[in-house]
Amino acid sequence: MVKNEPPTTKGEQTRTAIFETALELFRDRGFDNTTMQDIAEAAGVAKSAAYYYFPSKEAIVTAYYDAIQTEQERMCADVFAQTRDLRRRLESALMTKFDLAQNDRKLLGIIFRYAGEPAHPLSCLGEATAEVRQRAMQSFAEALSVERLPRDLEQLLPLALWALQMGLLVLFLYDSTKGQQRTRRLAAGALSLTAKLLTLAKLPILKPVRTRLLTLLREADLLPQLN
Amino acid sequence: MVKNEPPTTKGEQTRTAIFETALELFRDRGFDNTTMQDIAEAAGVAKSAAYYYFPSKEAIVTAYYDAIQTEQERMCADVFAQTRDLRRRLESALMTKFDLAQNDRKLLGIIFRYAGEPAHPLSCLGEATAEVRQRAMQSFAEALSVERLPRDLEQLLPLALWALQMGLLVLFLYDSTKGQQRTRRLAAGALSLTAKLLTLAKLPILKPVRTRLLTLLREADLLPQLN
DNA sequence: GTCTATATAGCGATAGAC
DNA sequence: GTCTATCGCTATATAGAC
Repeated sequence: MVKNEPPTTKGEQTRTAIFETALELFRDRGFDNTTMQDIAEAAGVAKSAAYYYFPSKEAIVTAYYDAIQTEQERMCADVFAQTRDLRRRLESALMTKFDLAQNDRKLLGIIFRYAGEPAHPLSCLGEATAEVRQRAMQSFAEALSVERLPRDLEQLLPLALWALQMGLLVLFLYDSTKGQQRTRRLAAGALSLTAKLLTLAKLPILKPVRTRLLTLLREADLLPQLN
Repeated sequence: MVKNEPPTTKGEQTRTAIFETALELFRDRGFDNTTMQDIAEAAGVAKSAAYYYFPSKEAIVTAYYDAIQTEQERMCADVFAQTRDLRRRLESALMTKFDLAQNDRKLLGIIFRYAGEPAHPLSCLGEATAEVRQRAMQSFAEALSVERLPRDLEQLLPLALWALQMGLLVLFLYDSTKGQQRTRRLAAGALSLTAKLLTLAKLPILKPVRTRLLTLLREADLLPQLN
């Protein structure tokens, strides 16, 4: 199988054109004020061509979120290669996404539209988006890989940090402070607290709490079962 | 001002008719498969009458969520009057909503549609829905009122429990176990853990963590400022 | 596989009746 | 304040061209 074909087929080019054009229009006049017709016209294709590549307007935003995740992975890889400092690695995995989405906060909110509808293909928590979720958790796992952790925490932390990231992302969208400093400070503080809790988790008094938490999450199928 | 007018004006009656009819249709054939036209027809009014009372289909679901919150407050009031047992009071404030929404999980997911859009009037986290959020937190505050708590925890806990409830509500929607037992067990376990943490929070080693957490949340404007 | 032309159905706005 | 009749616009499904 030849890998070095021309990197972009005709279809890829059209898809990219529609994608880029759509983002421009969304930024320019907002998501709701842009129609598929507008996008198709601006991209020089028929409306149905746009629907051929993206089943809905929302799907374009989901694709954009995927692109951000991919870009973040690239940036994290750089950081991970440069430093074994846990804090800097975690910051990179947690917060780079905010830098990337800084100017597209309105747009990004769209990915939550179907969050409450498990069966919807664009649900940011559904089956169809499991892969991008896995990748985000994988970033946290890699950030943590410099630390020698007990197996249970090794399983728990990527999930917990991913959940933290999603929660912070929502706050980020609602944060009207300059540069979303409020959310950024909260994220930094949350990481400090996490580090502190990790050291405390070793204390004998806290061991039962930790065990109970893990058992609870396992029973709720939020963590992989034991064996 | 006379309070004992006929309890329902003509408008109220029409509104209720539209509301009830809409819920029936949603349950029967799903939210997306029901049009405003369908609702209006079934309720015996013109489509624009439906739009007069509810600016959109989603607004009907938001009204339904409000109704659930109101009903929960009624049920909590009963429990609060009956018992001073903290655990039972908290369970009531946390989980009654699940009982009420048990058969309308698909429907309830709709309230999250605009969660990522701060300016949207139907955003479940936005300005326009602040009142129902306050009421939910108030339920937790009342449940806790049997306990003598330090001021900082008294501020923190209603918010934390509300956030827990929202998170569990999402899990509830995704939970395909019978009677959503998985989520219910998780909720019960989370309450146990909370109780455990409350006793541990008094330990001297944990005091700084607690203070840092509270400062962090205050700085992020998620809790009322000090004085 | 890539894309177009056409058709349908629903949303939601408007003007205005009562 | 309550409600109706009507209309334009948009999403998106479908058949089929290349």
